[in-house]
Amino acid sequence: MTAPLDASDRRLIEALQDDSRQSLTDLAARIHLGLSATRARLLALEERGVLTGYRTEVDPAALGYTLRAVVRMKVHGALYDKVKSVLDRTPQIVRCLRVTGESCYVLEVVAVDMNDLSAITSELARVGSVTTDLVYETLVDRPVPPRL
Amino acid sequence: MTAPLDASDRRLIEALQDDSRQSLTDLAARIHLGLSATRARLLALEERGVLTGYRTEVDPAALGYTLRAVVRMKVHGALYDKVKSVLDRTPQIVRCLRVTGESCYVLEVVAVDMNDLSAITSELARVGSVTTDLVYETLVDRPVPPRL
DNA sequence: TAGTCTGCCGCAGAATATGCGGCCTAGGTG
DNA sequence: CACCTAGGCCGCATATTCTGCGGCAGACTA
Repeated sequence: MTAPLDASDRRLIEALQDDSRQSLTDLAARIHLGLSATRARLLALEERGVLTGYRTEVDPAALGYTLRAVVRMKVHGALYDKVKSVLDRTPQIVRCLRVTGESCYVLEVVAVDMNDLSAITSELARVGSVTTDLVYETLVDRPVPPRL
Repeated sequence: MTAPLDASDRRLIEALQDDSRQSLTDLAARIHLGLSATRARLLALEERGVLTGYRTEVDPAALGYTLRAVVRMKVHGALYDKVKSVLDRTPQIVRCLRVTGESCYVLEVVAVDMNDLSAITSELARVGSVTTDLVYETLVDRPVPPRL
């Protein structure tokens, strides 16, 4: 937060969210700046921690994951280490948020079939009480919008 | 799904999930294949729809979003178009899943402050009954693991 | 054995990125 | 007002990377 983002920064971020693998040259064209200026801004945004990494979107179905589920989990505070341990050794847990309200944790899980899902939720049920909802479809999956 | 993924494909996917902006040359070194073979596999994975895009991770705090929330929403079926309309015009909704169970939709929202959050949830409340949980922290945010 | 297919390597030319010097402008100072 | 400085941009020369081939080796078939 050392300096506010200007319009060029925002355009750059949007361009990268759209396709993070495009060349610096293309990015430069897209934000109407020269190559050097574009690179300087990119490096600065990384340096300042605004850009934290570049990832690939994968189609889970192509990897054999036919199921996705949202799991809510209620845990007695003392078991936090156990929660952490399950999270660490279960790569099918792709997301876990600690939240206010009834359920202490909201997780998102991918699974190859019902057996797989059952195994994961059973493991989770050992550290808390669990509610599982299957995902029919993903309506929205957007990057954080760079407005301010 | 025309062909199963072999070990090199999986390594390539992992490498790209780790840093999608690295050069083909680096990727090739990492998966122990030549440049051309690496490129051919990358193009094939894109072609087959396994790799669906390349995105940038952004720190929401750096963009001024101090709050994140999980919102569950229960809707009467007939309002589906209205739901879609809200999703389309609210960029702060970064994720929306349609699920089984009590709540028809689970959404994830970013907001700059409580007023902002309030405005978004109010909008959502016009199409269904809404439960909002604030996010304390994100414990896990992983790519889908390329095992099968 | 010969034919064909698949997947890999390596190469040469084209495209991109890197590192630096220099220019311009805004803001501060005597 | 003239001068100075700092920040941000451009453009260039060199280094690195990508692209589009051709060719080779192993597996499978007839």
